[in-house]
Amino acid sequence: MPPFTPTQRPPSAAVPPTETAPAVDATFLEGLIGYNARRAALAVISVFLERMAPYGLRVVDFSVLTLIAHNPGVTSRQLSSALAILPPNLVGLVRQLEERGLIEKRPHPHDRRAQGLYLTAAGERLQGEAQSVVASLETEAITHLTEEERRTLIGLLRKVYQPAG
Amino acid sequence: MPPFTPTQRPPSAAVPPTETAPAVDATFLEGLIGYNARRAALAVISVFLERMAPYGLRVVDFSVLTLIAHNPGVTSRQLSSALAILPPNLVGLVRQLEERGLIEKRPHPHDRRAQGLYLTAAGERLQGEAQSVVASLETEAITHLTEEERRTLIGLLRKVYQPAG
DNA sequence: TATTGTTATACTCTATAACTATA
DNA sequence: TATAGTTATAGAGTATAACAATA
Repeated sequence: MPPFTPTQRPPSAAVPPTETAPAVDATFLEGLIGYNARRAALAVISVFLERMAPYGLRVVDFSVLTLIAHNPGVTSRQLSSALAILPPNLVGLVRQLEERGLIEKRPHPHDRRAQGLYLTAAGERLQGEAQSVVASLETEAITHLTEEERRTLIGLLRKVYQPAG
Repeated sequence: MPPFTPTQRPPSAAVPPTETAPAVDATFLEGLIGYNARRAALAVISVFLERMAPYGLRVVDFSVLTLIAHNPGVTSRQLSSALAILPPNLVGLVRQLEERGLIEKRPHPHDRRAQGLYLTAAGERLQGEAQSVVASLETEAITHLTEEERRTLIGLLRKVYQPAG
């Protein structure tokens, strides 16, 4: 399961809207699912970054906080496989959230190698607010779809990456 | 318009299938369009990279070759805005394709600053083969969707990133 | 012997600043 | 003054190897 995160910069200009040059024919690419899926993901994530800026959260940060919120005591190794982030790359991310006082590590009950991750009170507050904003974004600003279209879209996307499921 | 390209490595293990740790509850993330769009794009691109390996093409390379094929004489600046690749990052990419003998630069008819990009004979051969493979991938292996579902999916994705279009 | 978490490190991708030559 | 193409460079993101502690 991949991280919900391509380019994670604060909302910036990124390729300025140079509409000067005449548009090119991109018909073939526009007929590909991967191309459209990526563009849609980038569009959604762009709005996501704007709205999460006040909370100082990138997409990975939100994903990690949300998984911890819904899975108290989850280990770094579990986050790694759940978000397709390699363990070494999770170290700094977790440390930063810890230094911000949003999460804390506690000894794992059965395995002294592992550490359970938990939200602090501040972390729960922040994650809760962020999740509300994201939930409303999903229907409001980002997606110009009816609720039925939204469900259809998610179902079809799942079918693409989970042929069996 | 973004490049059709997240992680562009040759097909590698990427986060080994460590199914050891029990799965975590990712329900909330799984209900988000951006999350699912990204996963679908990654799944499609993963197969894409496998099939394009024989041609030595990454997704960006294919995108550039295809745009040049369908827009002979297109400029680097046009590719930049069409694929959301910043001009400096396009220089090396174009140079490599040129060194491989797949494309060539010719002086622009009206603007002596610009250069028109064209496929060579070898480039046309390669791009043609690659495009065929990609086209068949779209219906066969990757997408376990009916043709109607495929069209619905693309339509809904467009609606997400092109609210007006 | 295998796994958790970690350090160190390298490679790719993406971004900005600044230059040149033309417009 | 603005644009096309380029160089140099910095910063994210992602990858591998190897280690200590524990299983």
